[in-house]
Amino acid sequence: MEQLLETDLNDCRARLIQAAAEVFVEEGYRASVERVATRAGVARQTLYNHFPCKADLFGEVVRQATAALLITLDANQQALRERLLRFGIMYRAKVLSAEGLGFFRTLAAETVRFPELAASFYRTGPAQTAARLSGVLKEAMGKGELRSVRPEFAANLLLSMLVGADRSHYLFSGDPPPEPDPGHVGQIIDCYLRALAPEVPSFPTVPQRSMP
Amino acid sequence: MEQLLETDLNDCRARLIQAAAEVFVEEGYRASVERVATRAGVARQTLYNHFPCKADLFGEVVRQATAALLITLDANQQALRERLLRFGIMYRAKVLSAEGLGFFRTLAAETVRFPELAASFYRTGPAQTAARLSGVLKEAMGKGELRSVRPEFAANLLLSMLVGADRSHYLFSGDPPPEPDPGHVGQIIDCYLRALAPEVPSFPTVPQRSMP
DNA sequence: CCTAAATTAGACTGTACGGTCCAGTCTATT
DNA sequence: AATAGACTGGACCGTACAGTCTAATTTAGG
Repeated sequence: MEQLLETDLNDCRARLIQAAAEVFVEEGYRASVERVATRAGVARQTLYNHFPCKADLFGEVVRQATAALLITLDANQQALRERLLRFGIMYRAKVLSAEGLGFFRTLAAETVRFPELAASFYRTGPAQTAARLSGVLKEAMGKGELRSVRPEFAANLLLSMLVGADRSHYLFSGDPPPEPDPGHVGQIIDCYLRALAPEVPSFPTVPQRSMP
Repeated sequence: MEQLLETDLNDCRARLIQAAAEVFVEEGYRASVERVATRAGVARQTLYNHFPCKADLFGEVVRQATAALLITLDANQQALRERLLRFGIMYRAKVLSAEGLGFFRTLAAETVRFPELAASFYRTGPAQTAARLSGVLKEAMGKGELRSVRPEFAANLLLSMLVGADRSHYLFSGDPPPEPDPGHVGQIIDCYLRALAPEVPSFPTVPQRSMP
């Protein structure tokens, strides 16, 4: 009753990946191939026509999810606080969504079985995000908007502050994922900006071009 | 060759729990009962003499691990920074240890199968730690050592800053768990104290006893 | 309309596992 | 010596699942 028209030529390979993503995120890799096929509205054999084995299907799911996870840090037209705020809101929303949490759960559990897959996810997902953020922060340091510290440390710190303990909370407590709360993110960003405020805040913050 | 003397009357129930903890933390709940028994140096039937089923053994493991996870926030003789530093070092060490990460992985994966167990772990473990920390911070706010904000927010923030992104890093990247690094924790604590510095830092910070 | 490819249902294989059963051994207490 | 309790090893059962095979059916294209 759901997809009769919109599916049409919709390659059932795509349908399979979509279904697998849902099932794996909900139940973990232990979910049976049968369930995936059923969810995709397809016979089990058809699944094996498209993927050589369960593990490969899982790999495809992880690869697609990784790509979808990246967050754009939009152009630096805006003030730093604005920019970080926008980023923080999106980041928190993705990470603390039901899918974000489920994906985290599932992949974390399979780190032992698929170490290379997990590592590749980390490199092209979270590490990538951190790297981009590092760039932005480094720039801000150059302009004297932020204290000069190791940009990686600064990026790590912000990412930690944005989700850290809340992820554990929603992973374990059973509480439903939170509604996005821009005010809360704003509070965090303000704390962050104070934590990394330039050392001499009362003077006009001129970018120091001493010692080249 | 290992335990011949020291075991003696060592109830094999304890050995089983110990073995189960190791195996589950390494391989997740999917590890077979057989493996647990073997690791404990005991027949499978013996395991079932002590525990009615696998799930109950797992529950016992989680309960014991939860208790071992709690961190003491020692008495408030010391300066706030010192106190938070000591706490931070211990907290980071526990959470980012091989066992801490493995336990997190395993339990997170089983949230679906054992929701009540996960929730109870969260309440008596992390939530408990956060609550104690809240108390300490609230006190510090009373003394004017910290900006007055919701103590739960403040506790959350510190816990997040201490491990946040690093947990993901060591969960996924495959890098071995980090050596404890007090200097790094110190940097984090300093950031934290700046983030929550009282609003008027240049004046002698007398506890305001205005508006009762 | 016909053909070739894709899909389907279902039976089947092999394996892994949780849990039970049992017959026998070992140890300690009485 | 007798008894009771815990432990052992191994056989065994039922189930769930990944993956294969096959024969029938559908679908699309010329």
